[in-house]
Amino acid sequence: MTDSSGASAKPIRTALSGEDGIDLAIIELFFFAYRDFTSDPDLILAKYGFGRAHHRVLYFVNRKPGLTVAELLDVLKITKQSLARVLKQLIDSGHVTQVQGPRDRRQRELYPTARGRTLALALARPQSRRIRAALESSTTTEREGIERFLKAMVNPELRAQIDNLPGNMPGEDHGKH
Amino acid sequence: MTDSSGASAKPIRTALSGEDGIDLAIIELFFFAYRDFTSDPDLILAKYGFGRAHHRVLYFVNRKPGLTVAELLDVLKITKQSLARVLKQLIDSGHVTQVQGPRDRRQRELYPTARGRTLALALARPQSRRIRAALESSTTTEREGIERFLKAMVNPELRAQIDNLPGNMPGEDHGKH
DNA sequence: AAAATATGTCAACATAGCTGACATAAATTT
DNA sequence: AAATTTATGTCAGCTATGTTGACATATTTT
Repeated sequence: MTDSSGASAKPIRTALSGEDGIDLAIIELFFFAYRDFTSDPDLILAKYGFGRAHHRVLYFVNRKPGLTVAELLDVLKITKQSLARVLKQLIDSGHVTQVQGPRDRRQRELYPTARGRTLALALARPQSRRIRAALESSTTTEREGIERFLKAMVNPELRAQIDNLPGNMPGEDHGKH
Repeated sequence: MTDSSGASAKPIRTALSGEDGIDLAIIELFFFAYRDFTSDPDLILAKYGFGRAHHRVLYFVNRKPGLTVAELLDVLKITKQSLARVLKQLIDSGHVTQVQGPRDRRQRELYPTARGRTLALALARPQSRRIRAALESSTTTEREGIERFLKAMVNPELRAQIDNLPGNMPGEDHGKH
């Protein structure tokens, strides 16, 4: 009986740890760090009946005012039906406005309202505070190392999306070779 | 008419950017980096009909074999009802086994099976590969800076959870003051 | 005039979280 | 010994956020 179907099987009692050449330290730090990083804005969003989906939309609309629905779908990597729901709520609540595209009148340019800008800032503030605290004892060089690392964790094809946001330097590779 | 009810409002055309003293660079790098970091295992999990929830359970069961249901709930910060579903599937598929607790027979100790260990490794491999590539041109000091940063991003109360995992140094604070 | 594009919308579905209520067995306290 | 607390499981129903597929509309491009 090799028991391929499931049921019970011998328990492995040894812990998975670094020996397998796997960087568990950073894998789990990333998990915990991201979880807490998102928990700050979650508390604020709950007051508005919003979730993380709303946060992401609001963030990018503020970060690149006037982006079209198609562009937004491209950054978020979700379907238009998913976006439709949260976007409608953000428009109805007066956080985002649509403006007909000037060249192509089929396009809807998305802009934050004053209210939307205020909320976006309120959401970013605790995250930024957490980052500042975490970098407190870091040198400028260390900060550069952290930024380079995070950027290198992103799929190369998608790095352009980051560079295309206002105020970001286009692709400095920082590679040493 | 102050239009507190929503409808339309003046669009803000200026982009949200660093001036507000907010660290947008790292906020968005973190978002994109984590998104791509989780996309690697997602592809593998899909083949088994599993999702991220299964991944997290499988990960920690492998990382700390013999942990109880209560301990697992504590790391994952979800409800037992949420856990029940995914755990049942992992047990039925023969990736995880339960063993009655030796001291307290109410407790169920959770262990990976050989199959569960194999899958956990398969999931960790691409993530570790991505990390290795991202650290490729980093010095040991830079890596330390990155680890310290990620750890500092975690809520202090929860840092103990990380330290309690096998092979992790207990709370080196690394602070300079 | 026809085709392609940008967007919206309807309907149905899946996953993974949640709350609340109740059940059971085992351990602990009184 | 009885009562209580604890560890876990389970039923039922709800919500948020994602998915697919099909179809509608206005507009631009060919």
